Order: sequence, then C-alpha cells, then structure tokens
Amino acid sequence: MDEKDDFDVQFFLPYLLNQASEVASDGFQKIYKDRYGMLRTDWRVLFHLGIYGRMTARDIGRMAQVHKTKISRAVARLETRRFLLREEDAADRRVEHLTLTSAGQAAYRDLRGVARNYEARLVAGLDPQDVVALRRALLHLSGR
Amino acid sequence: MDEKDDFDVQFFLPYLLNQASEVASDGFQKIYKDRYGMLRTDWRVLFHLGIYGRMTARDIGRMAQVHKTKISRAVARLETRRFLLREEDAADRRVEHLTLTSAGQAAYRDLRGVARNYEARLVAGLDPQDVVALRRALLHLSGR
DNA sequence: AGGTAATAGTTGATTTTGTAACTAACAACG
DNA sequence: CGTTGTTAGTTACAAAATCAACTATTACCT
Repeated sequence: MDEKDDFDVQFFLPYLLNQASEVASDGFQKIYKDRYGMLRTDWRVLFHLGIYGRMTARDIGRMAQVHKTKISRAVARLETRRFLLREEDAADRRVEHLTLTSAGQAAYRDLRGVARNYEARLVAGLDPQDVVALRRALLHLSGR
Repeated sequence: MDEKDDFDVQFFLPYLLNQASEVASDGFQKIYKDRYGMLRTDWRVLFHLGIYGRMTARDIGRMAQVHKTKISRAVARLETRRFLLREEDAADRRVEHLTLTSAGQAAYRDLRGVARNYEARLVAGLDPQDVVALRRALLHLSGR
C-alpha cells in the first residue's frame, strides 16, 4: 500500500492489549453473566466489597478506575438483587457505605473460585517468566 | 471478609489486562476521534485496508476478530466520509472488496505515524525485555 | 434441476455506555 | 453566618454495542 510500510496492526500494543483483554474477559464474563446476570462493573463492585469489605462507591470507583455513573448503576443492580446493602454515613450524609449481604458474599466466594481456576487456565500455556513480566508490564501501563 | 482470602482483584489477569488495555486505547482514541471522528472499529478497518490493501469485510472481521455488524457499520461510516470504496466481486455478488480512497490513505498514513509515536511513548517506561515478553504473552492469550 | 444449508452483509430492536446536567450535602473563606 | 466552590451520588438523553432476524446470493447434495 505504501513505500515503507513496516507497520503491522497485529503488533500494535493497544490493539494487542485489547485483543488479549477481550479474549481473557469473555470466558469469565460468560460465567458471571450466566450464573448471576451480572455485567462487568457488577462483578468488579462485588469483588471489591468481597475483598476489602465495607467501601463507598467513590472508593470503589477510584480503586477500579471506573466512572461514578457506572458504579452507581452497578450498585443499583446489585442492591436490587439483594447482593449488597447501603448504609448512610453518620457524619457525612452524602456518603453511602456499601457492604455485601450474605447472598452477596456467597456469590463473591463462588466467583472468586471461578476466577482462580480461570486465571490458572489462562496462564497455563505461558512461560512463567513471561507471566511475571506480563503482570509487571500491565501494572505499569495501567499506571501504578 | 473471609477466612483464607488471599485473592486480589488488582492482580487478576482479566482485570489487569482490561485496565492496561483501556489506558492504552484511550490516548490513541482521543487522537483518531478528534482528528477524524472515528470510532475504534473505524480505525481498525482503516488500518487493515491501509496495511494489507484490498480486503473484504469478512476478512477484516476474521483478522481483527470483530463481529460482522461492527465491521458493516464501520465500513458504512468510512464510506460516508469518503475514506473507502466498495467494489462488488465479479464472481460472487455477495462479496464486496474494499479499498481506501486517497483521502483514506492519507488518514491512514497520518494515523500510522501517530500510532508509532504513541506506542513508543507507551513502552518508554518499560524494561525492553518485558516488552518482548508482553507481546509474546498477549499474542498467545489472544489465541495466535 | 430442486430443495436445503451456508455465507456475506445489512437492518432493527434492545441493552449498555458515555456525557452532561442535576440534587443534596459539606467545606472554606470572607 | 452567607456566598462560592467541591464532592457523592443519581438521572436524563444521546451515542454505541449487542443480538436476532432479515435479504440476497452461492454451495451442496440427491
């Protein structure tokens, strides 16, 4: 197409990252969607509360780098399905503390197990050293 | 939250991949969106045609692992903006061959330059060996 | 040939996301 | 106090992604 066209999309990092990300997400998505009707942000909120305990929507958004409207909607969905409870802060009435109900905790534990297995399968075909490098690189790219 | 909770979302591979992918995509997206009003699938189609020359929608979809409805709509948008032309196949009238117009080629060359620089900036902070491992791992994860 | 299945691509309805504007509450500073 | 600015979270509307159904054409099979 062009004189010196040594460029290949297939190796362009944002493209590659997106491909790998989608493949990796899809297998896991199928499970939390089929089993609990959750969307991506839903399981993220669930996992944050499952792992770190009581948190506010704001803190989850900061930690997961997700916009507050997405969090707001995910929280609403999880609340409807009785996976979490809101309690308003005593000192600052803008703030809501979120905690998992026992149903939420059960779902979390179930999906955590799935996640562990799923990740094990994902890295199974990779050189362990590459996995270390991969995580390090991804952490750096996502800005930590 | 739980007895043996050694799980951390922040290191869960699909999560990490998605974080890095979004960060990496966003910087590039800003440019092709501002400059040409393109969406993600649009630039992918543009790049495939720019790099590999004449292709059908089907082949682009296969190569980029993108669903045909997305491709169809991206092609329609690019056609409207006079970035590509369709010609029907002589032997099989279902098939359309797509090629870039000169405007399309100009946009491609422009964005290819941007992509090169952008990627250089992305990997600048990384250990070169990690970049090699990263690409290898991503290729493997995305199934090649 | 004639019927059935498969393929390329488009369209429409529904769901989800993105963006901006909004409410309600607190903070800071005169 | 009081006005101005910030913050937590929600809502409304537009843009985009998803999924199923559709048209048109070709391939297969007997």
